[in-house]
Amino acid sequence: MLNRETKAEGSALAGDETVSQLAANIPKTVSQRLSRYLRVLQELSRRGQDTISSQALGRKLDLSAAQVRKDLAYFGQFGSPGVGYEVQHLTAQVKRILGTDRAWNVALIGAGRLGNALLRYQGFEEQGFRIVGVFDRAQELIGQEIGELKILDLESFPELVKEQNIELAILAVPATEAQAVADFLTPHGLKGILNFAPVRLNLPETIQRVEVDLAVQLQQLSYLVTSSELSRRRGS
Amino acid sequence: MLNRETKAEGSALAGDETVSQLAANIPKTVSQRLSRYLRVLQELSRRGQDTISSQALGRKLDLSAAQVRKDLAYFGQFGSPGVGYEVQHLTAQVKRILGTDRAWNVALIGAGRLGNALLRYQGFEEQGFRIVGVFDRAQELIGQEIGELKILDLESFPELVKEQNIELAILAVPATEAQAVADFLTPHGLKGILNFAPVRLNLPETIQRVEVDLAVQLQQLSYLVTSSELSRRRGS
DNA sequence: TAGATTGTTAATCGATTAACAATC
DNA sequence: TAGATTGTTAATCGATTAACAATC
Repeated sequence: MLNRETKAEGSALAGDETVSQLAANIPKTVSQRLSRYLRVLQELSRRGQDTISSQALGRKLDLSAAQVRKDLAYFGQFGSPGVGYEVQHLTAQVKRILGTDRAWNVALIGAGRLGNALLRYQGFEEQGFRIVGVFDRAQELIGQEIGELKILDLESFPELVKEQNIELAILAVPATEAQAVADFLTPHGLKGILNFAPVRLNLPETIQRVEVDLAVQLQQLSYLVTSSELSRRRGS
Repeated sequence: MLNRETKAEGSALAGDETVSQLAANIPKTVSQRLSRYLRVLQELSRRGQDTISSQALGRKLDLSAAQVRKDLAYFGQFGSPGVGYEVQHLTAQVKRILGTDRAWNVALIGAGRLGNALLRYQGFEEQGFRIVGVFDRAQELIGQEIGELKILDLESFPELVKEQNIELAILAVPATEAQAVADFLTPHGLKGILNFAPVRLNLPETIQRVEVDLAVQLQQLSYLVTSSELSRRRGS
């Protein structure tokens, strides 16, 4: 480490500010890897491992040791030379960076098949995402119970947002309705939408968006299979 | 176009070979955009639009015109100067590149909640992916019907693969079982796995893999919301 | 023909890797 | 102390953008 002092001085890093100060100019590709780091760290933590080196961490994630160190260094100095990274501490840091060091209240919009599956999916709760309301427009669904929750009329969303302190929404409605529903949700203080409908949503700049298109994933697989068959055939 | 002739000569491109010849050295980032191109093109096609320029296509996808042209040029020369790209033709080409110009038979492994939702998800069929078999290990599930299909014992997978010409599998089993199940599927001629379990699968090199971790998507959203709040607070 | 737009090259930008002094 | 491993810099690699001759 050439100049820890100078660096810390230069960019005014100190204590809790470390993460916040830097979070702005992180390459997107790095932030996308953070979740994968977290998954591995949580697994190590469960197994009671105390420390891990950048090399060992990289091996588990198909990344080079250099890349692991570089990625983590964007957010602060979490490791000790000669020792590696303390699993507990690093886990906590990564959670903090991801914003999952606290619980998020989530609304599920759309109580169809996909909505149902997502509601019952264990993985969300485990990572601190609590689905506190399920909304739909279909009159025949409203009032029905799924899991612990009663399906509510989408019209009541604006009230519930504040009452339940909902910050994120999962959109699991048909593609044809997605934009209209998003427009309806948006003005009520929502901060982010996880969109499963195969449409590019038009959202205000202040609202964050992640899009997941399940069919696209199968297409990607089809592409990989097709192109690897082609190159194998050529190679031999 | 400086030297169409030379290029075509140099790399021996001709007719149907165009795509195959090039498919090997495509940047990963380009292939991941192809599905998004396809989605937009299919929409244009439905609306009956004949041609589209790289600029218009880029606008719909948040890409620069230059990038659209560059991406498509990896696979061949699909456009006409002064005119743009013929929607029908380009759609067909992209499908061919993705390998979705034909149907794929898919096995669904895991008939739990997520499996159920995936089975009933319309989007797969629309893009040419037919789920032809559902498998599970839980005795109480075997024999039950979901949709048109009867849940089969995972043990019968090896026979069915050949009988039904199954090439892809969707893995929707608990994380703890995923690797074991994958090991069981793998030796029977499968070509690719779409894995929803939050584990990095260890697979033979010949088998392609796409991993989708739903919890990771919410973490990504959490990160975007958290970091944008921080930078906004600082910015003002 | 004139205007529009392609495919391609070169220039720029960003991300990954290699190397190493500093540190435990 | 000696060996291991960090965080950081510089070098390399890859992807995006800008510019433009060729073409419809």
